[in-house]
Amino acid sequence: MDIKQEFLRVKRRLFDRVYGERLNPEQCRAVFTTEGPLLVLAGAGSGKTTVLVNRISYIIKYGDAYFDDTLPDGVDENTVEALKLALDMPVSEIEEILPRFISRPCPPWAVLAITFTNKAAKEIRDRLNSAFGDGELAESIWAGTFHSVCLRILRKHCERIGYKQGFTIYDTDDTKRLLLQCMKELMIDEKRLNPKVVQGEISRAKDSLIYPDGYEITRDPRSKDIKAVYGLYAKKLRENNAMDFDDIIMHTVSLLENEADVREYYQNKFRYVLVDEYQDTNYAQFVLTKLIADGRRNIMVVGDDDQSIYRFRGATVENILNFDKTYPDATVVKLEQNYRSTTNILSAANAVIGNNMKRHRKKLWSASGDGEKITVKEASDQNDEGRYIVERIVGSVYREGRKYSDFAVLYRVNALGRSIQTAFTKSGVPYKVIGDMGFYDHKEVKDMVAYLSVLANLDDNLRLKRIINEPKRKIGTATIEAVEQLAVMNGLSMYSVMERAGEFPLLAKSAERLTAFVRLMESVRERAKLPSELIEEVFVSTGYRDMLLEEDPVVGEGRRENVEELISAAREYEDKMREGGEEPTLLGFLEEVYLVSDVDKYDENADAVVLMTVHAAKGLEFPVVFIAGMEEGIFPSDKDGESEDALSEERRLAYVAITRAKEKLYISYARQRMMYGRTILGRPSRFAKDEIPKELLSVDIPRTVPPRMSAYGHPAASARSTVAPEFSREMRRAPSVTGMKETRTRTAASFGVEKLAPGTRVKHGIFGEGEIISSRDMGGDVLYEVGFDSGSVKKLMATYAKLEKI
DNA sequence: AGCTAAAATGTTTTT
DNA sequence: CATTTTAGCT
Repeated sequence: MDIKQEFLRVKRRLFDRVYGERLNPEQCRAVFTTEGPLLVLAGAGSGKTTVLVNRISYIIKYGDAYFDDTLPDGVDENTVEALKLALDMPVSEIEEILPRFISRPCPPWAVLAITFTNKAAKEIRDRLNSAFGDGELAESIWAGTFHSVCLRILRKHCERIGYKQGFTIYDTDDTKRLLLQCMKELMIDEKRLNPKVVQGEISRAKDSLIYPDGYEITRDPRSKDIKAVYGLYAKKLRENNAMDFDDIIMHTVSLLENEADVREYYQNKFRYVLVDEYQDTNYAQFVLTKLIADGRRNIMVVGDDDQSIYRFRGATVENILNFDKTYPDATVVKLEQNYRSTTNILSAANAVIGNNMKRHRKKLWSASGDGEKITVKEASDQNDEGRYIVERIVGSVYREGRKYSDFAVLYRVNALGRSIQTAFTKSGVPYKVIGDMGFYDHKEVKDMVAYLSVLANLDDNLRLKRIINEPKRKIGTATIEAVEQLAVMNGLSMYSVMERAGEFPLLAKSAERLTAFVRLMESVRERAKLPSELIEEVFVSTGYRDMLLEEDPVVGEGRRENVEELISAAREYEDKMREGGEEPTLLGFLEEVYLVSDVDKYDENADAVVLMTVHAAKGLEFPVVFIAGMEEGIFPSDKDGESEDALSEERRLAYVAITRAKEKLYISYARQRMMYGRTILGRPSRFAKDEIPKELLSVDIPRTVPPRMSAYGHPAASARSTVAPEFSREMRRAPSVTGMKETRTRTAASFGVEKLAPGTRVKHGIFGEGEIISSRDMGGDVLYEVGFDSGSVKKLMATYAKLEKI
């Protein structure tokens, strides 16, 4: 008997048993193939994260053991016999034995996992944490977004590329301000050249690693100006010791390209590189991962070309489509079994995406049953749509015992979220909106952050200008301009000019006020160290708080609360760092502010319906999903032209939206919609109307009388025409059982709601206790007017509000 | 300098 | 429509 062959055979069978218990054969292959380039085409819901986590923990525990075909020292016949016995043992025992025969585990710090969101990175760390029961181990893995990983590298080596420690990150808003400044300086009329175009062009250039010098002047006369702006903008960023989002990637690439020792250090350090959501990487990110992984060539990328939805941000699907050309020796694994959705939902998704050309052919399948049909709802307008969604959710919570957190409402554009929010607010159903205006967008929060930025980076002229006269310190535009000019002339930062204001005759009149500001900043710095203390100190000693309280007491109070929230966010950050055994720093906190998005903070445990864009929903899943605003022109959007590429991207977006649903999917559209102050007529989206097979759909009967005019301007046969004319006659006769029943039985009585008389004391989940002022029957429901003890009076629908008699 | 009131302007999607 | 920018006034 050949001991070596026998050992290898038994070893693999043992691994197959351990991992086969929780993974399918393809997933196992993705886990075990650690050496060399690996492309994992992971369809929606195919257990991608599970594979990533298992692969990392496999690597840390066993290195490349599965495909390692050497015989470890000390393995003899007895060992092989012992291992054979282990084959029949429970998996947990095999897992205990296995490491003893494995010679090459991999230290966790040698693993780099790049994810798309901080949330995904955190999930990986958490799951590794519970797998190993060792927080430190999970922490020493580098897991994060492209931006956070790059930032970590840049903080260490930024001097090499001409940046000072403590450099600032500029968000889109800062970028815009700075660009406008550049254009003004170059005397480029923003009427003639839209700053947004410039911003987009520069961003795309950076995504493609094109520097100002290399920016090509084309026949387009604007390109000359854009190049000039780009050059000045880049110069100003450096002067301010600041980077925009794109710089974070671009500068890391140039660091690694130009500094051989740094490059080699990381190439050596990272034995295994894993990249999630590879279909959404841009050229710069492609180069970056290639650079880092070129040392060991152990690069694994996971993605789904059908879910590439960030073209507008420079993502190129080609990265994933051509992976096997970049790495000809790449192993390709396809994950096509979906563990998330019912067959009906998957069939719809497959049908829609099937209309796209240019993709890796694959077909998702699911072992779960057909499930419910997809419900399509034609609403008369956006309010009707909102009410419908709320009503369905409430009904489902009552009848099926679902939790609010089981539901998600997705839409193409944030603007659509407003009308839906209104419906939720009226009903009292708890909900959470992800994205749109985050609280970091509030002026007072931005101001506080600007103060912190200046404290961390005195070269940051942009942010300095933001706060120099906020609150008012009698430093006017004339003075600021003078300081700015002196700074340019003397090669100094504005801050240092202000520090020495007395030396400049030009500033004679304002010198006292300028140095007072500098003294103020210095005193803040002396008195506080931690981010939370710094904010508190800034808030009080700059007089910002008093300013807020002096203005509108209601508005001011809200703003003060926002600042308080920022302070507690800082405290949270500090606690988190201390827990991880790290030192909380101002820079660290600022990074968090800029890089941690709203979705990252989404908490699936809070019992609330979640509202967000389809983009934000990527990577998430929900038992019940509503896709709202499924209208031509909105979804698919016509904002980016009607080109095939644009439409394909919209279709992928629809695919992402559909595949978020596990059990039940609703699609709704409004016949007319108020947007930007005018009413527009809508037609159902082709994705719903033409591309999803009819047999998967059930069309819902409108709950309200449709408006006199149909979408096409024909008089609708109002009362009788209860079904969208766009859907086939045959379907009208046979609406799904659920569709019929739910609509018909939706009365107050069926929800077990009794009509409460005025004067009754009631309790509400959110508003607290109060007294019923009036009650009125409304379409099988009861509308109450309730005066709450807090002093507010609300109008509430009985079925929605869940009032409790007390 | 700083306020108010009128006018303009814009809304994909995001790290 | 809603917010932001600007002009004009004090």
